[in-house]
Amino acid sequence: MRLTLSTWNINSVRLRIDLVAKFLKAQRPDILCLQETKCPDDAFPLKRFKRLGYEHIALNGQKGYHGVAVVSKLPFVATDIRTFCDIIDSRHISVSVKTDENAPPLVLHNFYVPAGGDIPDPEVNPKFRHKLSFLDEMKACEPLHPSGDQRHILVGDLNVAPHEHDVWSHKQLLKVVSHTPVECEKLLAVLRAGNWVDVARDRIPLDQKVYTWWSYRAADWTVGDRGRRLDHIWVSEALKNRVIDFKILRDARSWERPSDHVPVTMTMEL
DNA sequence: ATGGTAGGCGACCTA
Repeated sequence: MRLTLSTWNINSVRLRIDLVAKFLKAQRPDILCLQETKCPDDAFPLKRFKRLGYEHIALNGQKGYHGVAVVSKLPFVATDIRTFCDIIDSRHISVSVKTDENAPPLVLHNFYVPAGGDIPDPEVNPKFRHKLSFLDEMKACEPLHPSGDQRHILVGDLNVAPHEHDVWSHKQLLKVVSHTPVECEKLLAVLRAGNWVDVARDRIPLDQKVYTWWSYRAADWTVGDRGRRLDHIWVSEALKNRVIDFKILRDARSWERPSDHVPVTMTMEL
């Protein structure tokens, strides 16, 4: 079977529900992972998703900030929520999806890693300290260490652009939170600890620029193309050779009242 | 070198 999966930091699912509908109608992914839904679970626009054919929905939302969700055409056989750094703040949800009778379910983790504030010094900035601790906990988290034959996927807004060409200017962003050496190294340590494959970088050479986010703080986001690759799709070794397509929907940054992040989509032949 | 925008919520917080 063919399975298409998207991840998108939507920056308020209620405000942008029409953009989500537009995306789902055009791309029809089987599963969409959202971050920054900014929506308590009892206010999530369930009916709209169900009408669009996404009847299976797993939520971890809270009032005002953060929030993750998975909406799916395929049913879940399990869902789970983990907390990190002893803070209950809606940054993770995982679901298991049955794809066929004979194989064990696919396990999918959806993350919203702390952005980390402005000052890249854990001593003076508690938000950056939180981000680094969060990444350390992800590295040590046993469920994020799939064994060789397990079919696991990790997606989300990881808020780190780890490689030189994951940002518009490596040199100018070395002291900017999202691309400092300490957090890049910690994110790559999470990747290595779980033996994950970074799908974007498995398919696009390291010397090519790749972005999924462009700041709102520019009159015109296209000027100078000052983007960063903050949104990621990782797969376990068992799925690496199943990936048949990978796309970043850059156009979505030009839609009316856009999110500052664009959808990232992977297709697999299972 | 600096400040720029956006969203939620109800006075500033987060990104």
